[in-house]
Order: sequence, then C-alpha cells, then structure tokens
Amino acid sequence: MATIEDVAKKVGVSVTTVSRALNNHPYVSEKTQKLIFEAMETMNYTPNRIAQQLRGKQTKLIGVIISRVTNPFFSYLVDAIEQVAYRNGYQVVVLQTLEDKNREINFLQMLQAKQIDGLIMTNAENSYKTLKRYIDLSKVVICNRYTANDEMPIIKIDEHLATHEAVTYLLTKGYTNIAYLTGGSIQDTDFRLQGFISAHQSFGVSYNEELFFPNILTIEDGKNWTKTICSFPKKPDAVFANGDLVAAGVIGQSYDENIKIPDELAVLGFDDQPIASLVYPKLTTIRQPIQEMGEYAAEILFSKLLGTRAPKQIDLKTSLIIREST
Amino acid sequence: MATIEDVAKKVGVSVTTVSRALNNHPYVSEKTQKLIFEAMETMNYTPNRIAQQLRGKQTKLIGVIISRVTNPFFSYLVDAIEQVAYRNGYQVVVLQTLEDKNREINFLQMLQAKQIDGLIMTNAENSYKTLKRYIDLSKVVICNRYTANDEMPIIKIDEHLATHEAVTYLLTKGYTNIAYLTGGSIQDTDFRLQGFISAHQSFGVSYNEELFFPNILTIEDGKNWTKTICSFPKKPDAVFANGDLVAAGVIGQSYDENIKIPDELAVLGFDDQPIASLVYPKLTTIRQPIQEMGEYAAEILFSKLLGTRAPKQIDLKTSLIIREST
DNA sequence: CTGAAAGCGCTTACAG
DNA sequence: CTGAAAGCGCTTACAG
Repeated sequence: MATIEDVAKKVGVSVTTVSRALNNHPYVSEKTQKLIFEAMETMNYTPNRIAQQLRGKQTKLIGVIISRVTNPFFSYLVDAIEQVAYRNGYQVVVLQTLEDKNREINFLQMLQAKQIDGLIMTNAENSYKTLKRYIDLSKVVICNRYTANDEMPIIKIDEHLATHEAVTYLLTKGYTNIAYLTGGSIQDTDFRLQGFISAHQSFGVSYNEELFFPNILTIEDGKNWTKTICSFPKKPDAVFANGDLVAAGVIGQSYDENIKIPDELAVLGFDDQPIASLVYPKLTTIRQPIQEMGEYAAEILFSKLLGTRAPKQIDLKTSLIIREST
Repeated sequence: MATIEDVAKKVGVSVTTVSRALNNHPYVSEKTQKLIFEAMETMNYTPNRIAQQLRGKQTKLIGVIISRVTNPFFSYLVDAIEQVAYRNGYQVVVLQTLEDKNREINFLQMLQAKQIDGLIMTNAENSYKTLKRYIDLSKVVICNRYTANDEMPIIKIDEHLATHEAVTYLLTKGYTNIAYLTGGSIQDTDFRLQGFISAHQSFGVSYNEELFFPNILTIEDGKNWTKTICSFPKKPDAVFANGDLVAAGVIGQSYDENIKIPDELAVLGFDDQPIASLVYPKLTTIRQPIQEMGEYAAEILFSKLLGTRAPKQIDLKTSLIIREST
C-alpha cells in the first residue's frame, strides 16, 4: 500500500505538505493541493488509520459489552448505540461476555490498551471490586440495570417502580400466587424483585418465596420452567418473567401442555420486544425504551470523550402494555 | 498511562528487554523477567495496542457488514462469527449499512486504512463494479446470498434447491396460488425466486407474476402486506415469505384480520428463527444453518489472514421444517 | 505557503 | 542474556 511518503515523492513535496493537504490545513496552495489529491487518487492512497491513531491517540472505536447479541434486548441496544456512534464518526465493537468472567476482563483491558476509546457496559459478570481497577470513569458508561456504584454514570429505568406498578395490576386482577422468574441470581440488588415484593406488601398479600426462580433467561428456559410447574401440587396462577423471551417460551410451552392463558396462568413480560405481539395469546408486558437507553448511553459517553455537554441524566420512563396474556 | 519506557526506567533495564519479557522471548533471565513483571503490576502497565499494531501491522479486529443487527438472522450470524474470532484472538466490529450505500463504502475504506484486518460481507448495497476497487480478495469473505462474482470466496446455502423443494411441498399439498415476498427487488440474481418458479414449472402450474411482492423485509412489512391482500378479488391461498420475521408478521396480522391459517392462507417462512415455533399457528419454514454459515465464513477468513489451511468450501444444507402453518 | 525533524509506543535486526 | 538504534506511518511545533 502507498504511504504518505510515496505520495510526497511522487508530487515532489514534503511529507508535511501532504499531511496538511490531507487534513485540510489552510496553508497549502491550491495548486499543490490539487496535485497532491490527484496523486493520491491515482496511487489509490488511503491514510493508515493506525498511524494516525498512534499520533492522535484515538481509535474512533467504542466497545459495547453485552451478554449476547442474539438476545433482541441487546441487539436493539447495539443498534441504537451504533447509530449515535456513526454520527460521531465512531464504530462499535461488539463484546460478548457469554457469561464468562475472563472475557469481561479482557474487554476492559482493551480500553486500557487504548484499542478502543470508550466503553458502554450493559452487564457485569465480575464484582465491582474486581472491575474497579480496570475502569476509567472518564471513558465508561453503564447502561441497564447494573448498579455497581454511585460514582459511575448510569442510564436506566426505574426498575422498582415499573415492577411495582405491573404487579399491582396483576394483584388487582385477582392473581395472588405469582411466580417470579429472573435471569440473575443475586437478590439484594434486584430492584425488580424489590418492586415485586413491595407491591405484595402494599396490597396486603404475602409473597411466596418458593415461587422465586433464578437463572431463567432464554426461550428454552421459559419452556422448561413451564414443564416443571406442571407437576406442582399448587400451581402459580400468574408469572412475572424478566424478559419477553422467557415469557414467550412460557406461552409457547403452555400451548403444548394445554395450559390456558390467562385463565390458568397469566403471563407478564418485560421489554416489549416485537415478539410480544406475535405470540398467542399476545403478551402483556412492561415496555422499556430500549432505543432511548442506547442513545442516552452513547450520548453521555461521547460527551465525555469529546468534551461536549452531556444530556441530563434521568431515569427513563416505562409503561405497562396490556394485551391478552393477563 | 505508563509506557514501556517508564517500566524500563523503573527496573533499570532497556526498553528492548522489557519488550522481550512482555512477549515471552526466551532470552531474558528469570530474575529480570520477574522484576519486570512486578514493576508492570505495580505501575498498572498495559501495552499500547495501537503502537503494537503499527509495528505488527495487525489490529486483531475484523469487520462484519450486515444490514441491521436487530434482524435475528444477522444477530445469530454475528454471534457465530464473534465466537470464532475470539478463539483466534480477534474482536468483531459491527458495521450496519442500514441500506445506505455510503455507509458501505465507508466500511470498505476501514479495511484499506488498515483499521481492521479483514472483512465479512453478508450483504451488498452497491454494485460489484463500484465495490471492486475497494475489495482486497485476500481479506474479504462473502457470506450469505450475495452473488457478486466468482472470484470471491462465498459461504452459502443452495437457495434454488431449498426453495424448489419447499414450494414443491406446497404445491403437493394443493396450494396453487402462491405469493412470493422478498426483501430485495432485483430479480435476475434471486436464486430463491428461480427455485420458486422452477417448482411451478416442474409441477405444471403456471406462476402468477402479480403475486411477486418486493421490498418486504420486516415484521411490520409482513403485517401491512396481509392488510393489503384483504382487498384482493382473488386472494393467494399460500405465501412464501423470505424470512421468518415477515412470516411472523403475516401470521400475527392474519389473526387480527380473522384469516384462518392454514385453511385460508398457508404460510411458509425462511430461516427457522426461534420465533417460528412461538407464533400461533407454528410456522413451517426452511431451516438455514445460520451458525454454521457464520462459523465457516469466519474460519475461511482466518485461514486467509493467518495463512492456515482453509476448510473446504461447500454449499451448506437446509431442511424443511413442517409445523402448523401449511 | 513550505519543510526538516521530533515524537507517538512499540518490535526487531544487529552487535555485543 | 542485554542494549542502542532504526523504523512502522503519521502529525505538529518550530523555523523559515
């Protein structure tokens, strides 16, 4: 590949001048400028970004740590982030943890090694204590429900409130034996669980701890859970699923098991992904503004990286979308 | 951030020696090695990848050009590619064209500018003639149904055969007025369309050109199409949708419009995405080995980049998954 | 308006 | 086993 020096030699000027022409520096005569551009064209020259980066110390790349891109929640998030990034002249590197702690550490090191300029984390496999030494607060934004620490900028919805309202709606409809399905397993930072419990308390109904099911996060997990409850002596009459994918799995399997929805089992999802209105019966769910979350996270990251003004940080609004499954 | 020079000074050795220690070069005394690693640890030193890249001329990054990551077909493809890449020490940059020609050119330039080492294209917005000057055959792999040119390595399924078989199945079941829905608009390189037509010919049924509908590629498009046909004097009795998303949209809207599936309208999809078995009635579809496609594409790219042996290039197998919608 | 030279942070051939 | 020096391909302060 041609280098800046090749171009300079061909035109008979210095490397400095070629560089200036390239960067639209004012002090280059029109004539020289023209000659240089012609030479670059015929030589099919493209400046080497890596060399530019070593000087400028920017890669124009940001990373997004997600658990897995096949989950629509994350693909929509990546989509929104990519679009803001592109507008700012950046590209997005997709970093999938696949629930692997080492992968996560690896990704954080990419930031330290300056392979990427900034990072959006939507997820945390390691404890904050472990992560802390790798995280440069001026280059990292947290997006989604990881609640590591108050120091960090975080874009999120009000998990507690959203769940409290939705569960109150279920209780009002007369469901009293509601299962709680979550992808995680840690209970004390689960604000959705807190909202779930507080709704029960406000309503004067006791919350049954045996109906807490951790580590359920895929369609398949939702299906399997549904099979499991068939053998329960006293089945739940409703289920709150953390994520529409799980909820869709529950609905799909219920059809095969001949469980009537919502009569025998009401199903409440979270996210409002496109799948929610395609399953039968259609899924009642809590709508998260995924696109806005991604955009905000990206805007805030770029305001840090580029030193521009940051948008105000707020908890984004959710809404309960009532369809047929409750 | 600490540099290699800082570490060298601290330990009292040359930069060369530190670099050797870093790269596990054999000729470093154990004592020195140990001292150096300790210093790196306490200084929290991470080698600057950009500098390494400028020397080594590698970024350890590959790009994947897709139309949009929110389409599960592409998110599964990216997922598979990412995993192979990670095993080879590479990361994946997601490059969304969003059907924009300029974006595509931009991405190709990233390769020329050596911002990425290689590229997988699943999609082409510009003509091959335009693309040609940007494409370095030793660093690009085509994956999916873009059929630019014989020079390029291409991973694909046998689109013609897959469609021929599936449509023959529909014809055998007695459907004779089958609509064809496609996301694209170019007919002469559409091998699926050719298979669609050839199945009609083999069966001695004429193919009705009025039932060709281009530019239909999202759930929403599928819904809208379904609304449209309600006003047709003679409705199609079956529909072949290019993609399960479109098919799911058709099924969802049919429910709202009270069109009975499959009695009044049979629906055949393409892909076998998870959504296929969650809609009601469950979707009959052509299963594509998306994961394999992604893995093969990545393996072949890395065999080029790393000079290792390439896996044999074959057309991957599809299969018809019969469920309830036909 | 133009150029010589230093420097970004590494790696590696060469010499010891 | 170790180090001085060149070089990767750019940008930019300095001098003209």
